[in-house]
Amino acid sequence: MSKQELEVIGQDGACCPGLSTAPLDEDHAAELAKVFKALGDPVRLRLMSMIASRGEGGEVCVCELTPAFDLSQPTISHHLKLLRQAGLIDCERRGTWVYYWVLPGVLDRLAAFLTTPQTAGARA
Amino acid sequence: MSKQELEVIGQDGACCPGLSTAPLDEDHAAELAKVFKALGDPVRLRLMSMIASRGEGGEVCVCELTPAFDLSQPTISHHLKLLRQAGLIDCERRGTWVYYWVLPGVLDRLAAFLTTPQTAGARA
DNA sequence: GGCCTGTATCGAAATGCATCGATGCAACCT
DNA sequence: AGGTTGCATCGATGCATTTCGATACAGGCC
Repeated sequence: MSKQELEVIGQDGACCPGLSTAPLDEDHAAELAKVFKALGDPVRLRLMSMIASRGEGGEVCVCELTPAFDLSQPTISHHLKLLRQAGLIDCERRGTWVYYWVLPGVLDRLAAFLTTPQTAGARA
Repeated sequence: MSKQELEVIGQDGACCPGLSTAPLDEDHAAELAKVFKALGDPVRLRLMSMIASRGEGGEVCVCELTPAFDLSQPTISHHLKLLRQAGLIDCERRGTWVYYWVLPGVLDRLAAFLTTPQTAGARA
């Protein structure tokens, strides 16, 4: 139930050059697009938000996530799977329940990738 | 050919609470998902990167973008339209050619939205 | 005006995705 | 063991998206 994610947004500081640094090559674009695509659905974005709100090291039980939506249980499970395959979250079964958490650092790395080189400073 | 974008990722500093701050409500999630969905395609991500690499105030002519891909001209035009509808870029026709640029601040606002509250520092 | 070039729009075809009910599997309880 | 509950997987269905060729539109040029 673990270790199924990609590792797109490099662990090490300087994997990806940044969106605005230089034109992305096809491979990087394909990998990163998977991550953004995973976030490109309202349900998954809310799931991410619910999980991420618990902070670093925080977890959420699926039994808390599912009833928050007007969707069937299989559908929520499916969205969680996509988030996991995108390398954004991971999960563990503990007894009866399954807990999800945000993989540490992913969101900050994604943010760094989007940030403009000389952030927010000079304008044209 | 302008003014067709959403304005999701608030102009003003504190529109969106941040993904990890509190669970997103349905409306915010829906709006933000559109932006991420726009970035969730390899072609659009490369287009964004090619345009964003020009820096703030920089522009790119469509005539430079289209031949960089193995896709038909209508397809590239379509992807540019989606990026524009997501509020990420805008364009202007000048004479024969059409130029695209990244709307100022969007990428940094998106990054801020993703960034974890006490970035990378304290733990729970 | 008529022609050429650059870009957008218009269907149409193919593929992908969100969603569901049914089912399977894991763990607890009695 | 048998029953119950929580979650994942499967298969089907309807809708959205990607892509194309054909066409329309805008602007420059002769």
